[in-house]
Amino acid sequence: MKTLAPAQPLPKFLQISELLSRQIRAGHFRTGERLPTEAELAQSLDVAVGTLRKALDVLEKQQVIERIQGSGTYVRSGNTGKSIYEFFRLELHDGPGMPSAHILSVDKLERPQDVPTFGADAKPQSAWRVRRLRFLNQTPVALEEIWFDAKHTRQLKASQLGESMYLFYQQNFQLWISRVEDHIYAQDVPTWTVPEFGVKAKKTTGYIERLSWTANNELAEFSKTWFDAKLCRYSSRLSQ
Amino acid sequence: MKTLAPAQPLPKFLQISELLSRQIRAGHFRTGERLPTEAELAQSLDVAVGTLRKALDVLEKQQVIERIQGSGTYVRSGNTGKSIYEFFRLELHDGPGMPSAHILSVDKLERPQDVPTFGADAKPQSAWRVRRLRFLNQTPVALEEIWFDAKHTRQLKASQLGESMYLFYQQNFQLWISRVEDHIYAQDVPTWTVPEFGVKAKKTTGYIERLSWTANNELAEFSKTWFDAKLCRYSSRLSQ
DNA sequence: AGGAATTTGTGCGTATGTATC
DNA sequence: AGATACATACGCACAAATTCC
Repeated sequence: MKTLAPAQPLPKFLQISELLSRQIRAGHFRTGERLPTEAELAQSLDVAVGTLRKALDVLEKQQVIERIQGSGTYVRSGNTGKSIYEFFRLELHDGPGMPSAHILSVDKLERPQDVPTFGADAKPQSAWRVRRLRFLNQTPVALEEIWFDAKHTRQLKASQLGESMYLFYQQNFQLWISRVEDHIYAQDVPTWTVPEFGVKAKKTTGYIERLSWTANNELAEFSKTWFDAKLCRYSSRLSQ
Repeated sequence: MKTLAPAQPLPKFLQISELLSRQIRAGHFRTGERLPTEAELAQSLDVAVGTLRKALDVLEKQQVIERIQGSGTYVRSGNTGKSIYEFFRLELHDGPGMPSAHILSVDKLERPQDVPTFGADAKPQSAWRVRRLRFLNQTPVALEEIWFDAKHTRQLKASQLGESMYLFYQQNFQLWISRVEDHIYAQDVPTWTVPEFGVKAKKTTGYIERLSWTANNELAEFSKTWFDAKLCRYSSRLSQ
């Protein structure tokens, strides 16, 4: 068993590339449109030009943008870049925002009946349950409960998880989520609240159940998300 | 017709990556071996660390090396990185060296009988002939005569050609040489010499005829190379 | 076990070159 | 020809991971 990577906030250049990626996918910048200049972007995002250029390098390699010397940086058509937040479909009402996460708890439990079986075997399984508070631009917008097969690791602590579960799976379990299926309902937060962040059950809560598969059609993750519909909404355009 | 890109010496970070690539392919660094540290490499190659890291970025993307934070930079097995000088098989007797080129002449001529036909049609063609003096580590080691179909461009001046013909083809003709066939003989330089560089016909001259194909099996280039066997040799290991 | 040294990763700022408009 | 914008290059500081003692 490979040792688990410790917690790591995303490096700034990846935060920037993800933010821009989400903004592009959300339509803030349209196909063919020229982005602000590197100097402007760097200043408005409060990073050095070199850091911004590293972020643009990522997007260029993902064929999300095209850079033309002397002219500008342009949005390419058919954006299918593999972003870490490719499947994160909550957005603020005034724009996509930048996702982040705060881990509330990590527990190994017997898989409850409402959590589907992972992989092929249908027998009872133990599974990891990770509860997180999700933010968009520092605003708490959702509560999340994530389940995945306990077979992947014997130990797991909150300190080992980073900002992105999908990135964590990739780096530690060598599995990459390539397809998800969402079911959205209206439902209150059932029992748990996070007073420290001013989060509690609200009548305006939306509820998402998600099944996440790997490329070989193995169900790798099951999650429930309760989001505050006053603050954000579910938008499928973010992962077209 | 797209306008031809002007001459451009290879950017320093590409020079470095090519040099290291050649050294690795030549066996100067073996599989699994750790390269000198970034600081050492940068100092010995007389570039800034940032520039060296950009070169290593290229090799890492080509899967030629693997970098492990805190440990070092290691040569990966099965090096098949697509290097600009992937098919440049001359090396100094004491190591691969870094290739460069000096253009002697550029002419559009009727294709001579000893130059094979390009593409499918067997009729007489006009073709570009580029003569170059080739260097390894600033030492003139070979004379080169390159022929390619004149259909690709109406005009061509020496100032538009850079250090690498293959890179030039790629950037201007959208064609990439993916396969070559070499025939090597012992033969004197026939008529032309370059006194300004102290190059002249020598009894020790080796002679190479090369056919270069694209991925769709179209003959794209024919070249003759006379090299000074006292200074360098032909080595197939450089492109395994 | 743990701390120091080593080595790569991230980030900043600046200067200069080169292509485009 | 001048202004704009991306590309290259340099150098530095600190963080994070590894290695070694």
